[in-house]
Amino acid sequence: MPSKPAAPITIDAVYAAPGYLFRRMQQIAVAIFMEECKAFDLTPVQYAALIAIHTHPGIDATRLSAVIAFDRSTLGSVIERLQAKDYIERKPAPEDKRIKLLHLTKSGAAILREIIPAVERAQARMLEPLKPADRKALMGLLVQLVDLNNEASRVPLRAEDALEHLGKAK
Amino acid sequence: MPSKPAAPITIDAVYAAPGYLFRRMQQIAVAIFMEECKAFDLTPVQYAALIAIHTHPGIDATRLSAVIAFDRSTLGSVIERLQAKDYIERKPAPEDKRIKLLHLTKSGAAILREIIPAVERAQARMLEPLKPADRKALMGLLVQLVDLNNEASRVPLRAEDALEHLGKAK
DNA sequence: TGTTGATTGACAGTATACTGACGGTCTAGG
DNA sequence: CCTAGACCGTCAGTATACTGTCAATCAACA
Repeated sequence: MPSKPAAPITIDAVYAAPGYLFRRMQQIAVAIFMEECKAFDLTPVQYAALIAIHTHPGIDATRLSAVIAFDRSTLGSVIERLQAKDYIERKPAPEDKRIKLLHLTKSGAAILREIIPAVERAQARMLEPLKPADRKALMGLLVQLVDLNNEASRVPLRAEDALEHLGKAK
Repeated sequence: MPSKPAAPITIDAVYAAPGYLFRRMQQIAVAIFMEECKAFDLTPVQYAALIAIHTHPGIDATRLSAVIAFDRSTLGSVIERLQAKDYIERKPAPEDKRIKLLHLTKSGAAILREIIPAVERAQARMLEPLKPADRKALMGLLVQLVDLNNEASRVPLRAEDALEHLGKAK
């Protein structure tokens, strides 16, 4: 069987490509998030970091990067900015001089409570154009795909890593 | 009817949020693209720009940004890098001194032909973990969603803008 | 115990992205 | 014809991301 003839090289092929659609959808998602949350001066990434620190108080930067699938290099500056806004604090760990433990400040916990409704509005708006059944279908497929492709990215998600820092305390 | 009680604030809510999944999927898509195309020293964005210029020779930067839904500010440096690699050239338009027209060079056309198979492998790999029927379903939903949310991003896609630069020549 | 190897946070360098602004240029209305 | 507004490319500033490297530190094994 002869293989299919090479498709003509045009921009239309790009419009239908998964990679293009993922990039485009991410642009849109960030734009909607920023619009709904513009009163709070928090980016999506900073929000995720705050939530993760709230869920795992005393986590260190490397484990945090695994828990939200961030690049460790990038996370450094994210943490700096959150610290500059007085939403988190870093304390050196007594038993390991390399590590700095992350905790929310009172301001951080407060901003988190306040921003939640805006974030939920944003998340809802991203899917709003679809019919409810389609929203579920899309989310289901995406969860699968992200999970099955986890190892393909530089920073695979390792949600269970967050528990390690508690391991010794137990 | 009382509204649902506020969900506890944890990182698990983030894992299921559309915005998080889109960001994660984009990370994965870029990683796969770069891996398949590492022999070519082209990023996904640069590839899309090359394809668009190939499809619309003599397009200017502003219209190019509309055609691939890029930010105009960002596009400047992308064009510079493509020019530095000798894949495109910029020529001032005779009838409008503001505009610089973009064309592929021979190297640019050549690299485009060569990279296509790698790009197609990358696009296929992104969806590979899903069953074929699910791939179709996901792409269908994504195309819809991106289209319906087009105006939500700073740079909506305006594919038809590309035709304008031909309008006067006709 | 002493050194190798791994880990942690930090940094430099490159590439997208978005906001906002600016001078040069064109165009349409008065 | 001439000026107000639109448009073009560009730039400065901020924020993600990834690659690769480094010194300090820790852990584990010989």
